[in-house]
Amino acid sequence: MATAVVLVIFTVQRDGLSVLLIERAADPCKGQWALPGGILREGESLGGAAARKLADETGVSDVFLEQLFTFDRLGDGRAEIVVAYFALVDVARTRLRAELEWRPAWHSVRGVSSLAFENERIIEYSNQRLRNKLEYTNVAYSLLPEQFTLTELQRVHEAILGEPLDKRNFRRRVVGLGIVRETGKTVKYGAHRPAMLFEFVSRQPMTV
Amino acid sequence: MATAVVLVIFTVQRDGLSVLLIERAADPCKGQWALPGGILREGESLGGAAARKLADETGVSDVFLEQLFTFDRLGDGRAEIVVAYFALVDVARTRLRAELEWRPAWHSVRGVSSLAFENERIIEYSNQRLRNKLEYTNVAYSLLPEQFTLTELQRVHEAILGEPLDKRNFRRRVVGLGIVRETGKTVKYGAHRPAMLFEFVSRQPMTV
DNA sequence: CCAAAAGTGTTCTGACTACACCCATGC
DNA sequence: GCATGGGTGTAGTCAGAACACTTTTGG
Repeated sequence: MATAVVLVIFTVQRDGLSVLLIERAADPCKGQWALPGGILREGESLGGAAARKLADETGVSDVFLEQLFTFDRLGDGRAEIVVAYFALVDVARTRLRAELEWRPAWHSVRGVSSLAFENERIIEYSNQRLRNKLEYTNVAYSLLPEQFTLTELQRVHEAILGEPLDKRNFRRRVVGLGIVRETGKTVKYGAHRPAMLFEFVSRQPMTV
Repeated sequence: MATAVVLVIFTVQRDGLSVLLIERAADPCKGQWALPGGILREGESLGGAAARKLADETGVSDVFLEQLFTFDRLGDGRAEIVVAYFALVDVARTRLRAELEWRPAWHSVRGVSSLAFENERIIEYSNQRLRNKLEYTNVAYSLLPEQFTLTELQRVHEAILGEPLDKRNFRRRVVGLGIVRETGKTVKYGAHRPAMLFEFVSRQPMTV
């Protein structure tokens, strides 16, 4: 019996929130989809194991990664204690592993079901925490480049919340709460008026 | 190396929030105050271990008890993973253990310092979560009897938040949010006008 | 008659919602 | 000239904060 970590890795694709799942190559639950995870190595910290596993699966580090909850006995038989983490990554910067017996793949969050080990509940809980933190923190920082337009940020929020937002109210909130600020620079995308670039006030996870 | 639980057990005494600490009888940190905790037994669940430890220390069960956070390597040398829980108990119903080498005692939350194993940080975090949950849930249910007056509930809130509250605003909030409701009965305490008795809408932990 | 606690309403402010039009650009 | 997306202001509603007096009762 050992301790394990399990990861809920979210990304935003074509305006939809997706989560990374792997197809289990081994029993139990062989062939079913499940959240990626792994056993804690000797001398490794929890956060370290989560970050290592995240880098293994997606190739990224330095993104939003936070402890979610600790479960017992939903492991794969090898783990007694499972510490769940959730992360947000920019899909454009990830490189999924392409092993034959391990196929990781993005799955839309709406529509996951019949996963191994009650993993739906973990995803649902994680999604709720994400939605909550979106309202008052900078969690989205790891989904966007250094600078971005407000519209880009709004698309990300809409994808995560699953509902359209009002442009003016959105701007007031994220600027008013001090989540983002204007950079003074503008950018032009194709046939449009130049748009103001914004940046996150901090690219570190906010401590509430 | 094993998994352990550690407990932040709060109570309210004379209008102050207190936490239960034990004086360590064994190295490391012998003689220092620390949060009570224990090693997970074979086949025991996390929540089960927390509830057992809580009953060991205070004699109570069926109170608010919730998982807080999971730490690594702040154990006492025997534990690698430490899952922290926090609880709220009615001091009037507790019976502390009175062992020579183990003296548990209530300590006012304002004024704890130099505890073993960074335990202050756990207490601080726990206190913050408690204050947050107080605003929109029924966490206080395990500090009060079945029925109580609004003033009694308000005293509890004030003790936990550490600041006085307005009577009228307080009533509007707890009634308006559906945390408590009138029972229709009244009670008289000494030389006072009879007071309406209230009860919690539910005495189970609210799931947000 | 005095001390102690219970009960009750109104006003102000700040946050959030809903909502519609004009502007700059590239084609 | 038109399609695309960027940018902006106002009115309404609701929750929370501040605030003072009257009532009942026991001693």
